[in-house]
Amino acid sequence: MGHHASEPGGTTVSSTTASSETGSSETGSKSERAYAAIKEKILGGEYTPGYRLVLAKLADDLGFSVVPVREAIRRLEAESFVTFERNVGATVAGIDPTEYLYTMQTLSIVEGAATALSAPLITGSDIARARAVNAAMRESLEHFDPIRFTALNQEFHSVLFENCPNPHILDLVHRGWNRLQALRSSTFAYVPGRASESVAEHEALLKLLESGAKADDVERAARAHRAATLDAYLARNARDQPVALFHEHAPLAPSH
Amino acid sequence: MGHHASEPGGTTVSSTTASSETGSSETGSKSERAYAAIKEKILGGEYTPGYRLVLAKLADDLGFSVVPVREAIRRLEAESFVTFERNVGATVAGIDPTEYLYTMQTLSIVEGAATALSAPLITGSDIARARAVNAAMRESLEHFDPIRFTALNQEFHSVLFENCPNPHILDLVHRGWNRLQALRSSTFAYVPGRASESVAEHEALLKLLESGAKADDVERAARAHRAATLDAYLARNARDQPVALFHEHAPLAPSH
DNA sequence: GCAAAGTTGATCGTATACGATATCGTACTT
DNA sequence: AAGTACGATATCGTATACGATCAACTTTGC
Repeated sequence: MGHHASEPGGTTVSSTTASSETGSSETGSKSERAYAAIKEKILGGEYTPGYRLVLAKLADDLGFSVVPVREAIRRLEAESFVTFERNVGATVAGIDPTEYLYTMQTLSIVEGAATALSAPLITGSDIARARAVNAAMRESLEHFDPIRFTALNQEFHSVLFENCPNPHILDLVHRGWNRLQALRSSTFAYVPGRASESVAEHEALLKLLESGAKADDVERAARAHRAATLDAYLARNARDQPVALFHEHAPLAPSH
Repeated sequence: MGHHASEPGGTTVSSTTASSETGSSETGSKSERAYAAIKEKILGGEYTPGYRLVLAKLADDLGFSVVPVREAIRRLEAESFVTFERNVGATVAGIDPTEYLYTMQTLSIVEGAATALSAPLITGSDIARARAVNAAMRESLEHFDPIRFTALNQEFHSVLFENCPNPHILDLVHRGWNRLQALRSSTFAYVPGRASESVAEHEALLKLLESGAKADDVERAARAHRAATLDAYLARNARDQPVALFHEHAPLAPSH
């Protein structure tokens, strides 16, 4: 599936149109292509966190001058894919493990909201599609492939929130997923035990949607679902993590 | 008060540190200064929505070349302060009235969450400060000055959400407020009747916080507070607005 | 032998220059 | 008279060039 690439030419809203291709083809300005290319390499794991992005080298590899590359870096910076230090340069971000926590928590909130807003617009065929994806996930539990499972997981959730009528919120959700993708810990490889629970919760979510549940309840459920994954991660890596920062993981989760 | 200027040198997270100065002084690179200067003029209303931002002219006014200005524009674009079209140029964003709706709705969600997460960390003196600000708001109801009232309003809410331990969420809140500030409809001038209600709700919010309410309830209240402002706006300008897009304004508002 | 200052190399920041593209006005055609 | 084609102008996009800054290394003085 596409990467939900952020498009610069977007309308008034910050974009992230689902313009599919982050492909390096010959679309748009060099500035854009540089952006797409670098981003792809980050998401693809070719540039791992901490990797030093030298303007001249990037420009050289891509075959054009540094100016477009600089602009690309600026954008990546604004989307926090890279860190930038004056007169020093850019490095791939996402080293910090707490990043994962922050991102997941943020995503739990915005995705919950997006799903709730999207709910009334979800059609029967959407549900069917989601259910099919979830079935594929269930199957893949046998010969567990974390990468594939994670990809399917994203596809499943996309169906649920993609109808969100508020483009801002949708954009935030896309950014969140993007960020996770670059964070390698996002993989279910890090919380294997969570996979089957996840599938079960997905079905519950679908039932909830089919029943025409109130937006309120949908939001709670969606948020809780993600918060549960976060909790699973925390339980597994429970050590010196600054968990203390989080007095409540999901303030709106079923509060029992 | 500061503008919550976005700092580029920010850590892994997308920044928007409260680095005070959006000042045009001689801080940082020209790229930064250009960013700050242009942003200030947009927020200050000097560049109104639709205004065409010509690179050469901006560079000329600022006294340096177009390259840093281009980068500044890129950043402003990423934060959706300006729209950009290839080979055409940049214009100040925010013309679309639905933008206001989207922004307010998004803010209701992220600010609600931020306030809830912030709640356990709010000290007695914070509350006192917020109450003082609210008192000032109450007074200013007499000789109603929408600008001042709006500024105080922001200050009030800042106290409540600024302790949010998740920098991502905090950043989203800042962006939301920033965006509103550039949207001129953000002023209470557009919903004068709402002002006194707002003050009352503020006091209720403070009482809730003092009582050590559950995060869940705090989030509801904060979100509902903002949603109410949005509703007031909609009620006032209820016409051909695409209100239909919003099947629920605030899915998590007190549902009884 | 160690610390502080000087030096070198790599990389970034900005300016200038030129080619590419879109928009607008004008002239020509039907 | 209306529409289309063409050309001029404004503006953007990218390349190249050079000065500025930081980091690491070497040298010098104690």
